Amino acid sequence: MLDAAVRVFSRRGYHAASMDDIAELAGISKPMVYAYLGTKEELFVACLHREGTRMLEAIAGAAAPDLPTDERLWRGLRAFFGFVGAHRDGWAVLYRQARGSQPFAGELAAMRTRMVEVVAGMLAHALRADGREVGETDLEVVAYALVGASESLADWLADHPEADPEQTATRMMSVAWLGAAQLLAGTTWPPPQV
Amino acid sequence: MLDAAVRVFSRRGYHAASMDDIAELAGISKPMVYAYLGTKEELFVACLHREGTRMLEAIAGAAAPDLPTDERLWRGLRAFFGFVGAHRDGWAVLYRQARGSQPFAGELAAMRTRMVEVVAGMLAHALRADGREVGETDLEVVAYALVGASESLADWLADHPEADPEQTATRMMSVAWLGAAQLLAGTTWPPPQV
DNA sequence: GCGTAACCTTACGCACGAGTAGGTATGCTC
DNA sequence: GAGCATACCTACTCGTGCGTAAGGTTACGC
Repeated sequence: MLDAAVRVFSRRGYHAASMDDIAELAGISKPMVYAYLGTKEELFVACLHREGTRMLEAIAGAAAPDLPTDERLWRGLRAFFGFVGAHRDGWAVLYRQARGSQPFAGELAAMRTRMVEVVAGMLAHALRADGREVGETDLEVVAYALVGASESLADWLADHPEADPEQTATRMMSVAWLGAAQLLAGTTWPPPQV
Repeated sequence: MLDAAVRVFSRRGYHAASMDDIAELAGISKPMVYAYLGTKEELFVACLHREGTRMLEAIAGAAAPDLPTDERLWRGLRAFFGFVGAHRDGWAVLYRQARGSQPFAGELAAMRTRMVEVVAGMLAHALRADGREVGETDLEVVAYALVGASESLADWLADHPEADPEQTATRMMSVAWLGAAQLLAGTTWPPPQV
């Protein structure tokens, strides 16, 4: 039921998607959509929530907190790209539509913030284990960069159906963990399972 | 004249912005907007073009092709974040509004592709100078990651008026060039001018 | 002083889409 | 089999906002 809404929203965008379109694709009539799911805005928020929750759970389930940092990063990335590869429509709704649309910016921003916090917390944990300290803002900004890079690659993945999510995760891990200089120097990041 | 349109589009979003709003802020009446700039869609594309051209020129002007790779990256990043810091409205229009809106996805995608190509070309050049070869897709994907990370930090910068573009560029350079592992190990990237 | 032309405004037509009122069929109770 | 409820659809109202047609104002030529 929500699946039809996600499909339509992902293809046409929030504003261009009409409730008639959604009702038609779902195989029911418009008043039914209103009866079951409320207004258009509530419907979109419901889509956002479902897809967002699924994604966060997929990632959180994969990256257990007691693993070493690089392993957590790798598993989180793999889960993330795996999700995007398997739910391209959901990703498009979550990321491409909700941006900028004022009513939903908050919803998305909150989710994004949670992801950034998780990444920042991971880095902070690794640093403290090492006995070092670093500015909170620095950590936050680095986490933003990592999340942004992942989102960008997710977009790339969504537009390239032939691409392999696993390999995309490997590439992201390489650039995030090693940095461009190391990559240019020939160092490669060894994935746990080749 | 276009400035008013950029302001309104950046604050209210493409769909929510009415031509009446734009005309009012510009201090003229609606038919004049149509006389000078055509339909709403053409107007938005015009905004997109102007801001996009300005940004690309700012970056291209800063990162001369004959510099070493790390210096080009650094100067390009500095120009990019400087632009975003100085034209936050323009950035919001370019990036936050155009995403997802089908009619303009092409315009933005083309610009983004150009930036990715520039970064990929830069990396390829450095690799060839080193006598090494690497898959074209790999380069493209790494470039996507770097561009995405920069965009994410640009968003962060746009939302934090107190933040310093220069310092943001430094942070981006650190994570892109050194990678998270190096950062955690305590290595820092030395900016040319402290 | 009067026509005229450039320029601008007010006020409207029109389409589109969100949300709803009223009507119809199907199954359940007595 | 009559009465009722549930589930659903067709057809409508209403607001909103793009794009434009008709009318006013100022400056200049004659």
